[in-house]
Amino acid sequence: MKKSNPSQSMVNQSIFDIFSDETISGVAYKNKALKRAIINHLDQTGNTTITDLAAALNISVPKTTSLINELIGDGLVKDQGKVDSKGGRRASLYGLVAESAFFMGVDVKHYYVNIGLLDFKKNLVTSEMHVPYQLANTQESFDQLIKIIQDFISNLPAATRNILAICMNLSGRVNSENGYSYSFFHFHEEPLSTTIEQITGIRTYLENDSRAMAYGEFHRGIVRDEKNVLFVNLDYGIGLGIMINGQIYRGKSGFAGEFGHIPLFTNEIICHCGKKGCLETEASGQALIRLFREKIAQGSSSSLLQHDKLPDPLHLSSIIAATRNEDVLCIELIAGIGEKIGRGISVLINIFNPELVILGGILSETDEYIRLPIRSALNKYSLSLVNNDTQLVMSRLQEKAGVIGGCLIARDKLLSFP
Amino acid sequence: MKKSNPSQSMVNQSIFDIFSDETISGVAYKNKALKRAIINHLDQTGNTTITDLAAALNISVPKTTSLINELIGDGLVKDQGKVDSKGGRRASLYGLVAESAFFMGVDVKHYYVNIGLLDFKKNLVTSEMHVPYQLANTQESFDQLIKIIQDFISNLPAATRNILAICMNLSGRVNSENGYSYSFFHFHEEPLSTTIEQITGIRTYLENDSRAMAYGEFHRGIVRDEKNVLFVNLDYGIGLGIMINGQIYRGKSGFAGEFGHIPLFTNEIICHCGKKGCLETEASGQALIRLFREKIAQGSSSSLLQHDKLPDPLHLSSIIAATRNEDVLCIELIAGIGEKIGRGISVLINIFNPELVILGGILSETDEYIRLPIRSALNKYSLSLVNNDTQLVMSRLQEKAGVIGGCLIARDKLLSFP
DNA sequence: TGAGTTAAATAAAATAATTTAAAAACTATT
DNA sequence: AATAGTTTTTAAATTATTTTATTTAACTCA
Repeated sequence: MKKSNPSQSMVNQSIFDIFSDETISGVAYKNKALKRAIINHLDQTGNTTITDLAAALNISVPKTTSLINELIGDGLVKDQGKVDSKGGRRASLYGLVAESAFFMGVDVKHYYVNIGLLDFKKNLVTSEMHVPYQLANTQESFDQLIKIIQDFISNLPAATRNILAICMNLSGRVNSENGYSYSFFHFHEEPLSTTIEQITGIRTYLENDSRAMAYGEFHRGIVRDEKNVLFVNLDYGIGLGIMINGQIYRGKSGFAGEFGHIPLFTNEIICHCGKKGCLETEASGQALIRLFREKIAQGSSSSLLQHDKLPDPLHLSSIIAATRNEDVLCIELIAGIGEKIGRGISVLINIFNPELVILGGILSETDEYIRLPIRSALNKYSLSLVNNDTQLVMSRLQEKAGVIGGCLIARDKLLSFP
Repeated sequence: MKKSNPSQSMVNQSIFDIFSDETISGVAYKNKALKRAIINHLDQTGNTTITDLAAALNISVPKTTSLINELIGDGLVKDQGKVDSKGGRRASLYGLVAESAFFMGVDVKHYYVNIGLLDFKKNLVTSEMHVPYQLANTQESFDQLIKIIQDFISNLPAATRNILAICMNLSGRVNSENGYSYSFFHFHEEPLSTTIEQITGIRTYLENDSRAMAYGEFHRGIVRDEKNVLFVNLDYGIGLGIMINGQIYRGKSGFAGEFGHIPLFTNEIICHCGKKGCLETEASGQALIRLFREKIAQGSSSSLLQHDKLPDPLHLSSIIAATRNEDVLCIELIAGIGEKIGRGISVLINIFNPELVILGGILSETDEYIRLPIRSALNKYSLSLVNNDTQLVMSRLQEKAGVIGGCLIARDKLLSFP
């Protein structure tokens, strides 16, 4: 798992040193562990004084001072000014150096890519949203994606170009432990992450799109102190990102969260997974488009009709826009879908008793049009004692959840943060 | 959270000292933390040499030696003999002292109580199974339960009587963090655990029955290296114990795992939870009894009929016994129930992608009669890629899962083991 | 059986960390 | 504006821990 980038700066080298897991002798090992703990603590709590750091990590002030000085020498920490005093000498605040490392998130959607860059202090430095792209399981589509990534990097100002890691979010089945993607770009023996690493020269991780969005929302979005959170990604399919005890839950092979394919209905619609009765067959964006077409064929009217014809292809975003413009048919259909999603989520609530359920993904942009039917389905279908515990909220990062989550995963995986 | 038992031995006192979380100064704190780490390590891996311990915990051999000697002085660790040498001086093995502390598990079922005692080394010292008892949500029933506990303790030989903690398993909604039970014995303002503590003088924890069984099965049962495991408790109701990353998952208020009440059917049967369509209405022991009665009323025959009449009350155990004796009606009904449970479990598999699903509880005693229909329902309803990851096995501890799990929870909570 | 080998346990030396004390920097008060 | 009161920072002294070296114990094989 070791990988050093000799071409890169001294700062990077010290990051790799501190976070490598080579076995070294007692004292040196402990110092490295302490440095890691300090970086971790600074990451969690922001700028901190030496006294606080010493108390938090149970090490003495002189020891803390010497470690901090080493980290300053490494270029990873710097003096960030003085604390406001309440009587007594003002303490120096120490914090991470934002520009000492950068991390990249690539959020691959059906018809576009969102791509962004995060610094060491978790600020989103740049992001390019909606870069046109057509996702398909072909070599051409993969090459196109690589080109988008490379263009993004080469357009970056020199100061932000030492990128330590990339995380790419893909829909479908992704094993983020070994870097295999099963639904897309599974062309070689080696894991997809390795292929990308070899092309870009940058350490690469893969993650399922819904999990990455959940992670972003968890760390930089709507979540405050909650530790058990579910993120429901309402898009063409239905995804689920599970955060348990503050960490992503992936299951044995990274296939956890296949919420869209739980057998909740007794219909005859064949899902693209091959089974019948999946939640997705009746409650996804895909289903919404199907239902919409059916209604139109039956003679219903909608603002989306132009000279009695529907745009082709009919994008989900059009239906969402129409809903927000109070198109009656769309509103009705969204309500119907919401009630079914709610029934699905009530299963989750009974099983997880979560603190928070976040509605994200493109369908969540219909806001209350979808939240209210979901909420009332929850009251109908889940145990009230359990349900009362659970808040149902809309995503705060919206379309940026994936990029930010991806960047954070790249960062936290590389630095082996919990 | 501190509680000292002045009446008890010096050994106990040192356990409380080592595991108390009072804030003490640097060196003393670190020594205490190291002692805790040593006990933890000995607990996980069994008897260990000083050299191995030093390597595992990254402390020097002399330091380890002095800590071990302190622990021996505390009566918590002892020399357990020498290791088999492969050339060279034979190392001393050190391990926990089994009789230095005891922990009690009380598994409360509908018509009986199982009760057991575990020593510091996780051996089940004694257990009394099937102590007759009638669970009801009344003060009398509670008093009766307390009497069973007190009788059990007073019948214990003197050497095993210093019990540090009790864990009581109750069905229904239990918050094991604060000790409240909502389904049973919720008579006072204070948590039920406190009430029991005051009566018995022993630190008491509560746990949901299915979770306790899952914990027992996880640590002393069928589970080997798996870390994400689901335990399905098939009894009068359907319970679920969720082990994630080797730890019990309880949800926000301890209500996680309400698997029996997921809305999987569109029937009109009112569940005892007040909702319609719950899994329990068609796939639980309760449902089995109902279906059995219906079949008999419709004229079906069964070996359980005596002079054309059914025993009253008709216990689940009778139906299970009949199934094992190849009663055709019972076998058919179990198969039907199994298929529905399987549909429920396939929801869990899609969501959790677990390594292992364990079937436990009294219904699991029908073995292959229930396992096979469940297995084939899983193939039918869950995604094959995800499903292939998951092993479906029967409980190994069977009826002892609850007691052993309870004892272990008492122990691990008191010692704040992970 | 005893020399040679291996590894654990212990002792001594060296290093490292904590503790205590003192100095420096700042606030509030008289 | 001087000074008492706080709190951080640095320095010195003390205590702890690790390293290294030595001794002890057990095994192997001629």
